[in-house]
Amino acid sequence: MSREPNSTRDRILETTVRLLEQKGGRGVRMSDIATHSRVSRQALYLHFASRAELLIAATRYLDEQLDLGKRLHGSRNAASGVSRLELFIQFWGHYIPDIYAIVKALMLAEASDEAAAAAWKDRCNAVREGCQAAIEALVADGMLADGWQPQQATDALWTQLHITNWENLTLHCGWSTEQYVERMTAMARSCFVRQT
Amino acid sequence: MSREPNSTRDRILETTVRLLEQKGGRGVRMSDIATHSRVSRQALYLHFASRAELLIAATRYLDEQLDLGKRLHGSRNAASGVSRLELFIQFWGHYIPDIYAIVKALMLAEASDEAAAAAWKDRCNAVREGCQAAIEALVADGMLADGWQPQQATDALWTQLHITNWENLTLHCGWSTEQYVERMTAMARSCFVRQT
DNA sequence: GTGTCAATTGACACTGTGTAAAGTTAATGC
DNA sequence: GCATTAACTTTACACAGTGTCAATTGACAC
Repeated sequence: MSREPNSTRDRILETTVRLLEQKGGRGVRMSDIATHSRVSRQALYLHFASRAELLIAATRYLDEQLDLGKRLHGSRNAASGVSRLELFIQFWGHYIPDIYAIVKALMLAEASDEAAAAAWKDRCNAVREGCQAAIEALVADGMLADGWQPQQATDALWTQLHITNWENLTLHCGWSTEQYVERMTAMARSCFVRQT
Repeated sequence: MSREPNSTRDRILETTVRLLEQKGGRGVRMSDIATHSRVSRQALYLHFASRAELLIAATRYLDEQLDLGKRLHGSRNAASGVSRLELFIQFWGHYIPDIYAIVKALMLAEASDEAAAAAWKDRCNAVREGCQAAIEALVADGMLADGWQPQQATDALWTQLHITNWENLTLHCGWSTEQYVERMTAMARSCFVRQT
């Protein structure tokens, strides 16, 4: 899995992630990344076409480091629709804190950068697929609450789990990760699971 | 209420709002606003200290134009906690589309601008107060669902009603304003109102 | 007239991204 | 030993968009 920072490229990616985490995803310039990677600013452009490309590569790099696939395993193999929903929220609630800084940088870049916007949209759509799978597992069990079409329930769950909401609840309102997971799970159950 | 654009200042504000609405809150430069106000770019700085100041003034201007206070009247005078919650969501769901573009510009400016960030935070806190009042009206009726403290319920409702969620559900998922209001109301009821 | 207020004109500073060109260093091949 | 190549450095510059500064104009007031 190429864990050692064998190449300059990897060193840059590592520095990028570290710097973004230190600064909460804000105000990290190309020149900062270059300096801390002990490389000239221009060298960055030998490895990445633009700031957006670098950010995108950094998110991928981090996903690998954090073993995204493995972390998703639990929810994918859930025994019931309800537990799939719960396990997905649990996975996600614990994953966000690890990726927040770098993803925040991507969100901020979205404002001014075409490529970053596309990458960000992509990432969001990946989360949407997780939500869709969870809702469809509910449907399969006949446990989707009345009044919801699968698609609209997916829209709603996906929106609820959006990173900006996590940001608001934890960073602004002071919820802990555990509280976030617990309360989001409770809300999702209230909204989407048929009450027996 | 000084409805006529008596001054250059008002003309600038009007142009700002119009331009932002046309462009969805994105990519409107000071020079664009100046040109369309038929004024020099530098004249803008005679009336507003910075881009952020101009955006902030524009949101206030728009709130006045839209008679924010009057629109809030219904929910403030609701007969019960549940209806207060419902009327607040209804008000908000119909208000967002009118302010979205300009508020989006403020959100985007937040990324790079200290003053815009503060103004944006302020605005969000105003919405929070509305949410808090609705939750407290529920509490007063003994109708807040089990498992919630008023403060955490306020956090959750406030987050749910955040503009980025409206953006996601309407602009990306294609929900209509009516659908947004109806479904958000249903979700809020599921989550926060004690089931009888 | 004189003062002053609103606005204009043109020039310029600053920040950060991205580009371009020429030079250095070290490893590889023959 | 020598040429080639790749990775990287240094220096310089272009470009956008915001914000600043100074000198000027026109209109109105007293």
